[in-house]
Amino acid sequence: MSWTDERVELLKKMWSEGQSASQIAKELGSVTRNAVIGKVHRLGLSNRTQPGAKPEAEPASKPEPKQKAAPKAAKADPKEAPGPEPKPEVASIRPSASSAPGSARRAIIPAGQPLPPQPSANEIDPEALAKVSEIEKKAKRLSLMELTERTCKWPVGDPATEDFWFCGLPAKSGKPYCEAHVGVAFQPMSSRRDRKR
DNA sequence: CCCTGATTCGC
DNA sequence: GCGAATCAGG
Repeated sequence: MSWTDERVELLKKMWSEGQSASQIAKELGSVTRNAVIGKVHRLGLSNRTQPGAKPEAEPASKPEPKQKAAPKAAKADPKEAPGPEPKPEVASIRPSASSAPGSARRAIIPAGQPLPPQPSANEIDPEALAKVSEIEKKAKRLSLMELTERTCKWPVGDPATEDFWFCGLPAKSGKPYCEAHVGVAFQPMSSRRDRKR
């Protein structure tokens, strides 16, 4: 398949959304992340390394036999919140139907019934919990289809809701979850029992 | 090892 | 123009 207008549009959209080249490639299908990156560059997207002029010119007298490595380009990171956390407000890992960037959040409370039976959060290591709520902010928010063998499959939100997604962060070794989620998913019996703190 | 984007260069 | 191979880095 080739770069049809539609495909290019999707590419632009996803790229501007901060999606990774590999994710875009998977979404498009029939292309590798390399293809995506190549296209991105050809389209002039990516880094803004030369707003107007580029005072970097090489006449033509010293080709410099070593033109392999890239000098490392500065990249803009749309996801980076430098602001200090006023209050982590660690609450629950379950009803994580929390902040949905720029979208009106529909507080869809499950009709009547509280929460489905789940591994009691009140017995989980507080630190692990904090880590989870922390990490969910950085989650990739993958859809079911985007999960791979090594992406965290920890579900967040209510499947019946629109804001439901999977963590998607890199999962560790054979496990189905990322570091943080493994922490709350696989609590050693020993630590559950008589923990003091 | 997993991943990311960047660059090169034959096609 | 395209993208695999390769590079550089996290």
